[in-house]
Amino acid sequence: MRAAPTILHLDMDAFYASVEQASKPSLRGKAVIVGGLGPRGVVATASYEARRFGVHSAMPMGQARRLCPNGAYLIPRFTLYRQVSDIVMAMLRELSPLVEPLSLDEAFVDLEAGGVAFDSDSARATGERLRADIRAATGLSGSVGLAGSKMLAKVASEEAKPAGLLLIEPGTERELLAPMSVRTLPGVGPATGEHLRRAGITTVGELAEAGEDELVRMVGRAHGAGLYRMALGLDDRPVVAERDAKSVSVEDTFDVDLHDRVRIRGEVQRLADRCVQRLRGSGHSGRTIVLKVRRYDFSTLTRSETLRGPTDDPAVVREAAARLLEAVDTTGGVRLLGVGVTGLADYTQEDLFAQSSAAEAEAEAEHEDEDDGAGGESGPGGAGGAGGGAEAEAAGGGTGPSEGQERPREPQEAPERRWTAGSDVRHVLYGPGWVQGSGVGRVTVRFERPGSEPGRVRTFRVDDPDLEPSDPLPLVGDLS
DNA sequence: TCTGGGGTCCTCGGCCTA
DNA sequence: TCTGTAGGCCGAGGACCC
Repeated sequence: MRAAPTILHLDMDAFYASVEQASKPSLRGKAVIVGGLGPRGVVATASYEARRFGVHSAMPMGQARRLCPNGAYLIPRFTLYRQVSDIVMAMLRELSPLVEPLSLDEAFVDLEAGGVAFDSDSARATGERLRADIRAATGLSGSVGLAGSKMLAKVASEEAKPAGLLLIEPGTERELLAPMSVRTLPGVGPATGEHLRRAGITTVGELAEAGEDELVRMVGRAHGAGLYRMALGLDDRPVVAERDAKSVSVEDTFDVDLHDRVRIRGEVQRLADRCVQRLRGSGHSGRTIVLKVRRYDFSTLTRSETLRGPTDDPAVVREAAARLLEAVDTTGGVRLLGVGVTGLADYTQEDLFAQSSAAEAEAEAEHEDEDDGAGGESGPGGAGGAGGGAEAEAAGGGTGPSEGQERPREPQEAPERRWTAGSDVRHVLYGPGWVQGSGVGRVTVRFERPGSEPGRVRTFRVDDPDLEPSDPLPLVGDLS
């Protein structure tokens, strides 16, 4: 077991919501909920102010609105979150070459490998400095856990939240863990937690007492053995800087269940194209194509097919996905479709057998006909936005239930500008601001910027030529 | 008006092969 | 040649995480 508490776990506090509050001064101290705004959206992150109303991650948006009707409801702005995350991750990499990001707002750092900490005192000092540096660079707060292993460091940062630091001294692990709920341990979710509860095990201490054999009998070999070790505070997983992706997938939940088989086929083709785009973007090809279908009753099934070689050919993936769909009964309706590729390779093997019959036919046809070529990308013509027809309405009111349009994915004649709640804009006269809400031909904008005083609200026609979408401003510095 | 999106890992049964 | 077995691959599903 590692002695010195030199594994650091950083967890940014209510990350998406905090970024929104930092970039929109009028939302500071207010309940902010970030997530999908469509009828089937869920909460991605809620600010601590919103959590006081009982709102939490993964909660259906409708329920959140009932609990917190006056909150600001915003769609996620991943580009901005990624920018902020890059800043934070770069700071971690200054501490050590061994940084393992878990998501945009979380990472492990092996401080010993970076030579910046070797005992409790130096680790604590490094953690405190890091928290201060992050605040100075981004204006945001993060919680830091320090311990001798990844599992304990994560438990520590969770205990330290919000905006704190906790170091678990070597030798105190078991005592600290014993009274905690089994749900504290990574890998124990609702199902395993309930399973253990029925066996009378609710705390980590009881888990340790149960013994390895009993746990293996209850939850399986790998999980049982792992749980037992964690209950003893043992975890020797190293911090791994580079991790290869194992799969790439895309999925869409539809505002209204799809019944029409032709439409379903079309959506699957569209998803296959998007999946291949992502696959190519990551420099991979893959061998196994996976189709995911969630039916009207929320039952989910997956069907997969393994090709003879890896591919990143959109036609091959489309065809495989279409074949898989043929084997699925969709009567009753589907609420979600997904297409994924696993068995990734970082090269494309030209396997004749993996070529699509369409591609072959196309190749043959080329002899006689030669204009339109290009085959592949007869894509869905953008539409991208998928999971949220993006109703606009944020902050304050909670009014305007102009929801539930039947999701116009069809081509629209006059491409009307959409102003999504929370998105950045710039007005020729008033400068930078963000969309607070829109509807009935009007868009309401609050003019403020990171670091400014809460700004004024003005309303414009949705087609006002002086109003333009813009990029997010940096959270700190540059107030020009 | 329940329940997103993008992942990882594990288990289990069926099938094939050595 | 037949049988039993072990191991690997594949497909499906469940659980979990952020």
